[in-house]
Amino acid sequence: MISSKDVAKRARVSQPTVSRVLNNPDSVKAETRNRVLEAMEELGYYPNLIARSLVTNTTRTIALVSGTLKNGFFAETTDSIVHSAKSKGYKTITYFEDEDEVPDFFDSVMGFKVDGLLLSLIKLDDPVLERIKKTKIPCMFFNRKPRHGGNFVVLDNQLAAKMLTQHLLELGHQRIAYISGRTDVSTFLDRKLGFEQTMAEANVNLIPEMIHFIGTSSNEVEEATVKLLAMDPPPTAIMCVTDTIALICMDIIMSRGLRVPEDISIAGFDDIRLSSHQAIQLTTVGSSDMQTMGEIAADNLIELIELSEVNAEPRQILLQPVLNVRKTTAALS
Amino acid sequence: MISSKDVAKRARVSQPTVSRVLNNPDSVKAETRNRVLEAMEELGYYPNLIARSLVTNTTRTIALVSGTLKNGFFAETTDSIVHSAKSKGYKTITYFEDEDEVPDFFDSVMGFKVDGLLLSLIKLDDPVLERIKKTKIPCMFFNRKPRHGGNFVVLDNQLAAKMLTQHLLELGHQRIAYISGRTDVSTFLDRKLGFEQTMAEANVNLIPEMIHFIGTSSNEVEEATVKLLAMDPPPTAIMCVTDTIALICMDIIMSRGLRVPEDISIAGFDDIRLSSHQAIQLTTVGSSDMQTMGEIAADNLIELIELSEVNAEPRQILLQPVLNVRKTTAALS
DNA sequence: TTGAAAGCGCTAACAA
DNA sequence: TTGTTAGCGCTTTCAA
Repeated sequence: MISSKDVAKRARVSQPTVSRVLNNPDSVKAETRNRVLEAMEELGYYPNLIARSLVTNTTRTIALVSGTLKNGFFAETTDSIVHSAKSKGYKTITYFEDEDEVPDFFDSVMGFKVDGLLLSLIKLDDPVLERIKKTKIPCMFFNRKPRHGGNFVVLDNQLAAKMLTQHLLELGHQRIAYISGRTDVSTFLDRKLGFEQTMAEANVNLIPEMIHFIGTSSNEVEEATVKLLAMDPPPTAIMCVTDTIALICMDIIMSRGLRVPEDISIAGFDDIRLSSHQAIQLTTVGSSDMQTMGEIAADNLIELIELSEVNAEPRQILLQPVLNVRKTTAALS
Repeated sequence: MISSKDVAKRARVSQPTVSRVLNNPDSVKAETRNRVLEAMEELGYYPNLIARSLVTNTTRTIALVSGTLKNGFFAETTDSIVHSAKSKGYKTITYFEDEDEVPDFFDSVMGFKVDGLLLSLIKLDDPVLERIKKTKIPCMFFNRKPRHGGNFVVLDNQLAAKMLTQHLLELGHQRIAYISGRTDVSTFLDRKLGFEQTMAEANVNLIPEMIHFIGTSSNEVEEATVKLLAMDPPPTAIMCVTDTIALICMDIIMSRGLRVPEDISIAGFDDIRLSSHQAIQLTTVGSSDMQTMGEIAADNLIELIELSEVNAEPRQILLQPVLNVRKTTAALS
């Protein structure tokens, strides 16, 4: 392997001078600098970032702990996060954990001395939160937030759920089913609160058998959907707590020969790109900034890293929801 | 930061003994070992992987250079790659480059001393290929391959294109349009060859204005589709070189009030998960192993890393295509 | 503007 | 079974 020592020898300078050319070129006389640069070129030298990190205690790397890419939402956020990070000179180490896996990114993250942590997959009272806090590594949550404190960017989920529920109520739906992930997660809890509150305000009774809090795997969604369809009478509308769930739900309904929205209305959350496809046209509530939630998260994290104000105000960003009424919801005839 | 020195002091042993407990526990007397483990626990010690890497010259990290996650295909492969790698104890650094960007992962990869390289985004005669070869870093290509040599896993693209073209011909289509990425990429070149050859064998003339080789951004796909629809007469079928392109194409066609497949048939390649959705039902040719292409790539790369047979046979894996006839293609009436 | 020397936290060789 | 010593390739003082 070519090291700075080799370059130094060839350029007839000391090894630290090579380092200076890299990190503080102005402190080296132009003539010397050119000789060093030439030597680097000739030898095909690449500075060893590992060695540099050991000294500087920074890696210019962030760790992204995201939900699975099977969920289009996380594909979109991951894409924008990796891009944003890269444009600011940071590499991204990615972990895509399944919901109910115990996330074991921690040791790896700790040992690797990443400069920052971008987390989606946390529960409201996740035990990992305490461990993270102890590390003092700058950390930003996106899409989900811890019960108390933290830096985060999330949709105003309670309001979003209100808007969507209101929409269904206005269409005349009363037998509204609800398929959600478990409410030990802020996103799902807040959406549930918004839903329940709006239903209560409208004096519409919830039908307990129509409310499902399940894992987000397609199997579990399928199971819940099948149960709903088997009810007599079945729901006239199903509110799904993410677009990805809504799509699975829709798939199953259609595969049984039922029509959306003629036989049953479907609505989702997040407004992922796919939802606006002509063949899908899913009614959903997202944010005009949803595409850029990842970007916001990454940008803020990197600011936190570089400012390193220990006692800075927590960054808590709430995105405004936007209701997109498309073709999977219809008035009750 | 807690270092092995601190642990050593607390456990009243020398620092290398701490290291031994980590790397070769059997070589340490049980009693001593326990004392060390206890000290680690009490201090909340995590070994510094950066320092370890500097010595061992391995990082247990692979770099994944993938196409954008906007393409569902890459979302699926990325998911399986990151999972496979993790299950074998490797971290993944991800780069999602856009097609026509000059990929600048190279410096970062070189400096970081990743143990292996998983590449999708390469052209047939990509100049980066030579640079990679020089580094001696184990490398595996997936989905695309270089013109000569290399380790790769790809679909048998030429055969896949034949099967799909044959399908359209059997339905009676003759005015078949073709939307493809540029053919400086093996995947697109091979699919083109299969298409052209099958058309020639069937004595069906290609209509040059119906053949588009463009970038894969949705803008360019839109532009090409619009041009096709404006033709008189328009094509009766459009073959798109990826499912992602087919979906964009379908979106535009439908947004103009045309019906798929009644007015125009659409077919794609890859069989991404979305294609089998009831609301989409895209006819496409993929592989039963397409979901696991990423897995195959990751597993083989890690074998290459760990065997480190310098002169091993190149691993060149061709996946068998499977035609999935769904509902976006129909017989010409 | 440059060089000499020290040290980041670890592993690896050797000696005891 | 354990300790001593050296060194991975850098950056960072401090002197010259």
